[in-house]
Amino acid sequence: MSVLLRPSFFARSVHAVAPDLIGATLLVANSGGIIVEVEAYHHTEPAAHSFRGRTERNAVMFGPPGFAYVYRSYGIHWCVNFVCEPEGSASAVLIRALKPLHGLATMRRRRGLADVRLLCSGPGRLCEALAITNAHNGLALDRPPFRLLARDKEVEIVSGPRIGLTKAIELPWRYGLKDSRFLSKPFRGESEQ
DNA sequence: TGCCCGATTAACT
DNA sequence: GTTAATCGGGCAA
Repeated sequence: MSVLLRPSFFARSVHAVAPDLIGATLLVANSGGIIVEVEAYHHTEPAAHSFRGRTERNAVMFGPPGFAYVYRSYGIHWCVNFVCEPEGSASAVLIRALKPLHGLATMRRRRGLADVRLLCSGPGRLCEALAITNAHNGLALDRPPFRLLARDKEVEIVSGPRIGLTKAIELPWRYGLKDSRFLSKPFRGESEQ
């Protein structure tokens, strides 16, 4: 039995929300799966898009929690974040990998014959599989086409440094489902939640 | 205005 | 292991 995540779920510190998203189910229309990897970003830290203040691109991060912030990465890929904390704090959780469960045929077609293991294992891959684009930027996470279901059992969570950064690389703000085959990269060491 | 770099990925050697 | 694809933001001039 699955419980829909309410906006109040996101009205907390990004450091509480990020690990709580591991094991939750993300659906966009009829495609999606279980979240197995996320990263937390906070505006007080230089790797965050919001660190240098509000711009046209990151404006959603400065709004209320419970909305999607979608940005273009390297000019090529889309990446999706969930905005956290009270309005104006400018923090968000980057969704980095899913275990594909729903709409597999549709996601395979969008990704072009991808091996299920690579279908949603990375922030750009997952957005391509779920057809998330800038059209989803600023949409509420508790309304269609989004559907977010809380995890219904306990999970083992590991954490470690975030991926692909040159700034604030020491912060262990990447969270994952322990031993998942669908992580974008394995976690080293075994730091538990 | 122009230049450099990035919360990435796939296709190379 | 390296590199190209491609574009918004930050910063120097």
